[in-house]
Amino acid sequence: MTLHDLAKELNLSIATISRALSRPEDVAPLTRQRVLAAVHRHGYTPNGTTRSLRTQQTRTIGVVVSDIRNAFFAAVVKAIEDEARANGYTVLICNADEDSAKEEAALQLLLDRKVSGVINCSTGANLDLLHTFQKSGAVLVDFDRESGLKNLDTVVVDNRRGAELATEHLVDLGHRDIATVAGPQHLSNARGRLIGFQDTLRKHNIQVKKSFVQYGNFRQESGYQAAQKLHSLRQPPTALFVANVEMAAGVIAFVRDKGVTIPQEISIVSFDDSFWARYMDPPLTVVAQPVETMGKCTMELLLARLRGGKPAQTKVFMPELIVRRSTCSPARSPR
Amino acid sequence: MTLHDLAKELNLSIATISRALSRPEDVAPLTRQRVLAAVHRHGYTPNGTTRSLRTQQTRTIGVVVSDIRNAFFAAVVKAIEDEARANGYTVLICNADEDSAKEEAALQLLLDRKVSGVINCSTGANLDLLHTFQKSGAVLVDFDRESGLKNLDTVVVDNRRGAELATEHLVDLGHRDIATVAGPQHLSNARGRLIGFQDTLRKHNIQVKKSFVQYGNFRQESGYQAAQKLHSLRQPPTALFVANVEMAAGVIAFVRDKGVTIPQEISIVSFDDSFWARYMDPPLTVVAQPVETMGKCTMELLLARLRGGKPAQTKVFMPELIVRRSTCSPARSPR
DNA sequence: TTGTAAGCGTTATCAA
DNA sequence: TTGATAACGCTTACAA
Repeated sequence: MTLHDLAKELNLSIATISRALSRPEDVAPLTRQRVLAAVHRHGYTPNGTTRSLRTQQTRTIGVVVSDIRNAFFAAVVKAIEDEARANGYTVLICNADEDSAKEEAALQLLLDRKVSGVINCSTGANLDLLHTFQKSGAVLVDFDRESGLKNLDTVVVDNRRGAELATEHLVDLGHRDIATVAGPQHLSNARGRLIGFQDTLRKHNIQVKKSFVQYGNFRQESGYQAAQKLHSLRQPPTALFVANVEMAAGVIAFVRDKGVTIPQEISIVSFDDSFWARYMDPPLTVVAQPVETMGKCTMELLLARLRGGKPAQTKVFMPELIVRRSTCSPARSPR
Repeated sequence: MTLHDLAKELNLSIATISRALSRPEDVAPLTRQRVLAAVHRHGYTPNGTTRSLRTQQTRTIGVVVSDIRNAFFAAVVKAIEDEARANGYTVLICNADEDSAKEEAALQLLLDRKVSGVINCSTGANLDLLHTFQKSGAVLVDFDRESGLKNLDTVVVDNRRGAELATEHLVDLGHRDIATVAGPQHLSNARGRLIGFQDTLRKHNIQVKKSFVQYGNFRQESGYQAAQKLHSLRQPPTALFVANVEMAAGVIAFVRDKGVTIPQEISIVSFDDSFWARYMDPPLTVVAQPVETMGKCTMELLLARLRGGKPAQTKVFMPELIVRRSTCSPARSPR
C-alpha cells in the first residue's frame, strides 16, 4: 500500500494524500477525512525510509556499545533511547562486544544507513572510519572512552578520580598490599583507572609492585584469571581494586572457590555499580557512575550539535564511592 | 558523495560505478580499479536506505523487547543480533519498558521503517498493530510471551513446567506454606507460571491461599511490596516462588531490611537465572531458561520464514532447576 | 564493457 | 484547495 494506491482509490493525486497526512491544515476538511479514513482502513503507514531519501535526513542515531549485556551499557542505552525518542529520533543500537572487528562492522553499518549521528564507545581502533563519519557530516560523540579524535563531544566519568576514591578508601582502611585488576590498556577509561590507582599509592609512599597490577579485558573470566595469579603470589595482596564490576564478579568467583573470606582476608572495591551489587555476598563496595545522567547528557549534546551552533565539548562526570561490606581493615599482618 | 559525484569525477556513468561495487565481475578490471580507488579516496559508502527503496527489501528485523536492562532480554538481544548479522540482516532494537504505549510507539516505528520482520515480546495489547504487520507481509515472531495472534512462529519457555519445578522443589523440602509473587496476568508467561504453581500445590493437596498469591509487574519494587504484604500476614509463608529474578531482588531487599534470614526463615526460588544470581547472598536457587539458544532459535525461525516455505511453528524450551542456597527445609513449625 | 533510462515512494515546488 | 512533476540515490533491464 503506497500513496499511489491510495490516490487511485480516492481519486485524488498523491500530492493531496501526502499533504493530508503531513500538513493537514493545507487540505480541505472533507478531503482530509476521506484520506484519513482510507489510511486507517488499510493500515497504511508512509515509508519512512523513502521519506529520508527525499528529505535528506534519517533522524537516526547510531549507538555502538561495547557490551550490551553489561548492566552499565544497558542502562546507558535505555537513557539514550528515551531521550532520542522524546526528540523524534530513532536509535540504532550496535553491539561491538569489545571487539574492534565488530566495531568496524557496526560503524560500516551505520555509515550505510546514513545516520545523523553516532555515539561511540570506542575501542580506539577504526579511527579512519570515524574520520569518514566526520567528513560525511555526521555528528560524533565519544562515550565512556575517548577515541582520540579531535573536535567531537565527549562524555566520560572522571576515571582517575574514581580510582583515587577507591584506592584512597583502601589505604584509609590501613591496607598497604593493594593490587589492581586493570582493564585493557588500549581503552582510555582503563588507562585512567590504572593511573589513578598508581598515583594514589605513590602519594602515600606505597610502592606499586609490578606483580600487583594484573590486566583483564573487562570480562568476568579475566577477573577470575587475574585473581588466580594474584593468589599464587608469594605475598598476596590484602586488598584489591578491580576496574569494573564484571571482572569483580570473576574475582569473587575465584576467591570463593578458594574459600578466602571477603572482606576479612581480602578487601575488594570495584568500579561501576549495578543494582545487584548490593545484594551480593558480601554487598560490594563500588565507585558508581551517574549512568542515567550520563546517557541523557550524551544524547542532549548530540542533538544540540545536530541543531548546529555549539562547539564540541567534553563533559566529565564525577564518580561516587559507595561503601558497602566488601572492604574492611586488614587483619594484623605477621610481618 | 553519491554515485553521481563519483561518475562525474571518473567520467563514467553511474551504472558503471554501481556495477563496479555490486557485481565486480561485470566490469572491466581497470575500470573497477579506478572506481574502487575513488571510492576509497572519498570514503564513499552507498546509501543503504536508498538501495532498500529500489530493491524493496530493508533486510532489517525489528525487536521489541520488554526491558533492555533486564539481563534476560539483554542476553536475548545479543544472541538475536549475532545471528541476524551473520545472515546479513540488521536489527533495530526497541525498548518497550513493559508498557503497552511504548510498545505501540515501537511497533509504529518499525512499521514506518518497513522492517522485514518483527520479534515481539508482546504485552498483549496492540493486537491491531500486529495485525497490520501481518497484512503488510512482514514476518512476526512471538518471543517469551504469546500475543494471541494465530499463524506466527512462537518461541517460549515452558512456563508451567518451570513453575512446577520450582514449586515441587519447595514441597520436596517439606514446605506447606508456600506463597508466590506472580507477574502481571495480562502476560502469557506470567499466567503460565502462576498456573504451574497452583497446580503443583493442588497436586500435593495443599490449599492455595488467596493471600499467598501476590502480583507484581516484573520490576524490582513490586517484589519489595509483595514481600511486604506477605510479611504482614498473620501466618506468613515459609517459602516463596517468585516469577522473575528482578522481583526476587526486591523481595530479598525487603527480607534483608527486616532481618529475616534466607533460607532459614524463608526459602526463595525464582524464575530466570542471571550471571550474578550465584554471587548473591545467599546464592539464589532459580529456574533457568536456555537464553542464548532461545534467542538464536528465534532469529533462525524468522529467517527461515522470510525465505519462504515453512509454516509457522511454536518452539517450547525446557527450563532447568538450579539449586543453590536460598532454599532449605522449613524450621520446625510451632503449630 | 559501458551507457541510457525507468522506477522504487516520498516531499516540495509550481501552476492551475 | 488540488494536481502535475521533479528530485532524492540507487539498481537493473535494455540498448549501444
